[in-house]
Amino acid sequence: MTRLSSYFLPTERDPPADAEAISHKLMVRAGLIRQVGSGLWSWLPAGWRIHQRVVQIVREEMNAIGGQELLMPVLLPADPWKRTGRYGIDELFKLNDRRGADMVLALTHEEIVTGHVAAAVRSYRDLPLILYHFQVKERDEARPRAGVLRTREFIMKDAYTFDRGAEGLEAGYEKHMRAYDRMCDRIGLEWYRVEADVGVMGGIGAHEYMAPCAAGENDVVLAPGYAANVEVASADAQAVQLPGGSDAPQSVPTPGMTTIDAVATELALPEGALLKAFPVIVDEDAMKLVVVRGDHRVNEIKLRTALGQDFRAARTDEIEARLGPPGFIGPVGAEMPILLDEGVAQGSYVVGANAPDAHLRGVEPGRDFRFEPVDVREVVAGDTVGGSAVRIEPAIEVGNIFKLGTRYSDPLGARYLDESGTSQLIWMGSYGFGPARAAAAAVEQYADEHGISWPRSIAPFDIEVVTLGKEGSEERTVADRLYAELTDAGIDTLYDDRDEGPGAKFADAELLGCPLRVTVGRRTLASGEVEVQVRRGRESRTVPVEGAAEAIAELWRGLP
RNA sequence: CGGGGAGUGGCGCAGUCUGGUAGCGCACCCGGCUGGGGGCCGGGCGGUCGCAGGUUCAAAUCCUGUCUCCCCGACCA
Repeated sequence: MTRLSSYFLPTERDPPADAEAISHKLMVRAGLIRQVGSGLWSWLPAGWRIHQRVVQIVREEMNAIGGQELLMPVLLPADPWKRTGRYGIDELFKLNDRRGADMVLALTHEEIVTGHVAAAVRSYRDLPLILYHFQVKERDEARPRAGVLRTREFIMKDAYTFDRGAEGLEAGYEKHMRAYDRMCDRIGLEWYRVEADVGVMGGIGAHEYMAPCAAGENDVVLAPGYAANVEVASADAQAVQLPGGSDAPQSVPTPGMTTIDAVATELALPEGALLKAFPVIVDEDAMKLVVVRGDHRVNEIKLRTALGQDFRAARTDEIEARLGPPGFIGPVGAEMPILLDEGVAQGSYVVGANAPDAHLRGVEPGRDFRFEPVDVREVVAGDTVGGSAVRIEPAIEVGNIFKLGTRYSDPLGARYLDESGTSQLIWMGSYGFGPARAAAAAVEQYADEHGISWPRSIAPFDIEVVTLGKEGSEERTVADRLYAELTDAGIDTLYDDRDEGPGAKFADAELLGCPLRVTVGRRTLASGEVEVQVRRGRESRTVPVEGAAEAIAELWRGLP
């Protein structure tokens, strides 16, 4: 029984003053969530129903691939985190219990689940395993933002696979990929599965599930048959008009011109006819020179992957000591490894001369400097993949799947005995999904100027019945009966029985965004009908009062 | 972490520059009208002006400190 007159659904006419994202504004206005602190949110009853519906879909798909649901604590002893090297992570909340023991709040549960498996699994016969739970995650985010899109505390479904080796992991990974495809479809999101960065913690493969929308924090690169996070995306660069070559580099004066723009303008060349040099330091003090086309940008994540290690940008004093004045540096004559981005085609370029106020023109990679080819530039819209131009759009990461390998089983000693009696490391994968983000993404993707428009599968209620009559009126009687019949038919129905004007009721119904709104009012009742509005598109029709519940339920079943 | 902004009733805001009885709209409560797109009239309730200290006869307003929140960027195993 959900009657709006006694339901805790505090709707607001105005969004919070400082809200920017659509989902932030609408979820607050619709009475789904309320803020407690920075990155801390309560889910009010209607909002929690949405969250629970997403959770149930995810649970069903996890169970369908043989996942076994369990529950692990949020408050954890610090020791396993010290063993895996994650105790130093800035986002990790650290605390002490009354005896002074180091404790942490879980960011995820690799350490704990691996500990359980390490303690219990002995034989290859005990594997594979898929374990998962829905549990609160705590992360001391540098900058929470946009309602429930990025919070410090949130519920995540995290699953872990335990296998005998790489092949088993591959199989578990494939299962999750199919399960994730299905759950995203069932939730009703527009989504992409994209190739993802594996991060510095190591890993051997990862995908992210991305829901495109304006409030997204990630950029995805898309072309027919291709989807990747811009952090790892590769594409063919757009061609640039290069000047004719020459036998040898020639110095040209460029006084005070320390930017690509200034030099290109001075020489009347496109920025892409220049090469940009980016000196980096690895292993404390070894300098390498990364070179990309003048109109391209170095993507630091791709560069880290290409280097196979962490790096930092060189300081000014290091650049001056080993190359030349910043703004005039280049690869010619540089006594250090040179990494040349593949976006630089054969041809003749302008580079810094490693001397004050001068550049060199007519420089040809290979002839005038030796290099190692790398792919480190950030893809931009219009680059091509397989001949098709890519587009780049913002997206929310709602899930990720990750091949961990032995990253955790090794430090935590999760081993088994194989058929030959040899001790082997267990191979692991981890698989996250954020129901709150999925809900927010759905809001972002389907909202219109009137409010939210939920996909049928995760709406807080299937149908909202609005009666325009006062207590004791015929409208009220018919609506009461319809409400009961819909509920009996298994439809989750919200009944707006408040003594409000029609405008307020319609506005609130469209703000909340249930897929169907049924209006029982004098106007249609006169001809023995009630009005049914499909929220998405806001088209209305009427159905006879006689048999209305079944007709409405049928209409509902056909909605997206 | 760098930059910018904001804390005044449940929500949205004015008042601060130039110190002098804390206001407006919405919401809420009471009465009445209205009844298909946030309707109308009348009457009400509700605020230690984020917190602490200081200046002053007097502080939302000036000064110092502090806390919190938001936005942009960096970061986000």
